[in-house]
Amino acid sequence: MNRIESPFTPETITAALREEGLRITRTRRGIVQALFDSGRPMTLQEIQTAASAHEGAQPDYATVFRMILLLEKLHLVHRVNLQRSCSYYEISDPRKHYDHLVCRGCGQVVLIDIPCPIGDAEKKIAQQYGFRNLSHSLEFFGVCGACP
Amino acid sequence: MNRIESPFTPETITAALREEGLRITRTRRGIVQALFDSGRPMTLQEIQTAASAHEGAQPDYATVFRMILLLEKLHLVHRVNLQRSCSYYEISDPRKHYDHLVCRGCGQVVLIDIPCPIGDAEKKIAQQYGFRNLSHSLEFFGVCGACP
DNA sequence: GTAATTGCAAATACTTTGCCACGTA
DNA sequence: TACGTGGCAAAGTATTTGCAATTAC
Repeated sequence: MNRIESPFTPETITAALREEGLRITRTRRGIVQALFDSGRPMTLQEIQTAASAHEGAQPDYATVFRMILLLEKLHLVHRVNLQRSCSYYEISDPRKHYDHLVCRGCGQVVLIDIPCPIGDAEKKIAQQYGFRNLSHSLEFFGVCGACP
Repeated sequence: MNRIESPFTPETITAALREEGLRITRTRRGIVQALFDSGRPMTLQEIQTAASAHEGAQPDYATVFRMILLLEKLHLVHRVNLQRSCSYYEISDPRKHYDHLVCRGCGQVVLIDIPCPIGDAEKKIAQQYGFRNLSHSLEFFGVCGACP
């Protein structure tokens, strides 16, 4: 291997957009920056609020919605299932793996950074059920040390 | 061990309701039967429609909603995350484990019956992050043999 | 200048609640 | 009979779309 691993930054996103012939706007930079800053799954509302911190005016909710849709399509953002009433989104480095641990008490979300326990189970399942291109969504729920 | 494993049937549900001092109605029987018949996660609408096949008149959507809420509270039904715009529910035998495989093409949902690959990862995570009472939600997504 | 992007507002979809009539125990 | 349950209708919340004004390139 030994290839150079370029870091995954806001610039990675803007570069990807440019490659698609899309435009880089003040609003889009704000949204992307908000996602990187937080480092945890966010609702569209949270993204909207946080984006304004960077680029002045708060973007419209519909704009955030469409931007996230776009980033999802490009696999630069993915949805996280937190079993809540609305969707959460998070930056998605295609080379990384994202599993979460959620506290049922305070709601805090921790990104788990141990090696994913699914790895080859995925291969077995693909074989056994005749599926291909497998991916998965894995979330743990529990009660954190600070909660009763 | 060697204890007798009673089967998990519609009667298991009605018995549980009775124990809670709740009433067994024609509508409730229809809903429970619909869940057992389908054997896969269903939307509230699907449950509503299917329930009418058993007990004549189609129950009200709100009634289905409240019944599912009730069964969820009693841990006899659980929600499944299929990454769609509405919730799916499925019968939940407390002694069984439910992981799913979803086709990104046709949407079919397969219940995976291999031993759950998470088992002790859960214990490690609990220890490492100081969480307790861990549970998890695991769904696989892929393309089935019949889809392009 | 041209076409992509944005904000605004309205439409849609799904979920949830209130209330009174009804049916089970 | 008494109280849990069901149907109806409306409210609540999140998501999605249409369109004209704006802005990046």
